[in-house]
Amino acid sequence: MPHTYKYPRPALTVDCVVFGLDEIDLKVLLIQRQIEPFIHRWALPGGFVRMDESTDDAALRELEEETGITKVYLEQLYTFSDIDRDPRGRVVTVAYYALAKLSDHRIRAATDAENVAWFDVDDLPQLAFDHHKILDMAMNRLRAKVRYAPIGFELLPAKFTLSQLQRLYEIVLTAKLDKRNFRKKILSMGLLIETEEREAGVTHRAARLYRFDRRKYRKLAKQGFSFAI
Amino acid sequence: MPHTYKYPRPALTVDCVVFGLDEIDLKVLLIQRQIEPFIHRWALPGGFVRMDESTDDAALRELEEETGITKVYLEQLYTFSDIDRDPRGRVVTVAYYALAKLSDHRIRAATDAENVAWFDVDDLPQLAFDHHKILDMAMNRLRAKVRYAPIGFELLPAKFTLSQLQRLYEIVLTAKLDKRNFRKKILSMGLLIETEEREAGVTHRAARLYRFDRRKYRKLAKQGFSFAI
DNA sequence: CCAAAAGTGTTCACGGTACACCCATGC
DNA sequence: GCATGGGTGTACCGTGAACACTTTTGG
Repeated sequence: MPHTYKYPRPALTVDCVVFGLDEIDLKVLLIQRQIEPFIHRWALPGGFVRMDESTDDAALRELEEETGITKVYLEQLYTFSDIDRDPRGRVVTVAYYALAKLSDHRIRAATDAENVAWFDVDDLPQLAFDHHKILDMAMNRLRAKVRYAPIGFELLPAKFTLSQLQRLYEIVLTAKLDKRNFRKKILSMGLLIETEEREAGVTHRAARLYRFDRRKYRKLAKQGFSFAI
Repeated sequence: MPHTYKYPRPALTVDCVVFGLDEIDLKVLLIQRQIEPFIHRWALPGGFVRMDESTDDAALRELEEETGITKVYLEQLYTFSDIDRDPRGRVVTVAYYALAKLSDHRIRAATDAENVAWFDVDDLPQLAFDHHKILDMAMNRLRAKVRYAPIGFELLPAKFTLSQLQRLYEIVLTAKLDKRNFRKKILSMGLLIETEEREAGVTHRAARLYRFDRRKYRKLAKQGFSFAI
């Protein structure tokens, strides 16, 4: 079923940088390609945009198809359009980044990806296409945005300890934070709901669990409040 | 000269939100369409991306062709891909925003635009396509970014007075700023070079002219300094 | 000499930062 | 009882905010 146009058109794809957090470092989800070009190379999940879907929808669809991941925080990152970024010809890609709760997601390989895995962002394999450049920009965006928007919570389970939250910031910002000051600051925003629960299965004093108060954040944000770490 | 592909492809365009500043308000450059769809409606300058150019290049080319503007600060804004955003069919657009020095630019109408004009951002005509949405996002981006990056200078002549600079921030942020505090803050960054010149042609005491020290800013930025108003 | 904008210092409140010890729990 | 992280308070400093008058120049 060929499609013919008066003027040539670039192909349009989406690519997703999916971040996840474990106890010690920041991870990215990659798939191993089983088709040319770059066969067997690791790459960002992504694929062609269909005519009946927005690029947002395409990103969500590809994520689910290739990795099984659904319900993540997803945000458009940047559009990459260098004319030689794909050896197959002219392909423009709209890149997204996503924040996933690692615990939630049993990832799976699927369709045209022969393998899916989480990689430490500081220990990445060679990547296909210009995916290193995309990943780089995603890292910078995450690092910048985590400081002025409450997106870090998207990487944690719904209930978390203050130490987990602090560790998150330390990992993403690659900086050590003072425990007392961190707690003072984050609690003083009034955006954390103290639950009656404690963490389980630890060999020392169990920490209190908190939840992020989205509703309250939205209300405050409307009034000009701005989140900052 | 038809072009045939195995799968259908969206058309790809660029659109530019060009900001300019006069003494009293923030302006946007619009063109009046002389072709369908939305014939005679005002719209953002833009057009189709060619196969041998990146979207950045396309944006610069369209700006020059349609408005005569060259050498502006240009930055990618966002990619808009709603499936019904263009009545002609599936068209995805990569939007840019640009900051122009009003004084520099004798704008001109050209090729497929019958008219080009600057509009006060608070007094816009109806726009074609989803251009209101694009403009809205551009305004928000400008307002946010002007506070943490020295992009305001792109809207001023190379030499400017501190009052001009302050007026710029007051206009973009729609907020009144304290003169003494503003001067203290901006001068304390050490990024302004004091020239020996004064503004000319005023009916009162002439203000000193300053230049922005790009070189020094880049150096400081590398060392982690961050600009903030 | 008058109008118009340029230019200039000080005080105060608050938030950021630095810093060290006791507490609860599981083994 | 000991190891492990949980949890807490205070002092200091620097930055942001509020605020008003004198100076210069052209007409």
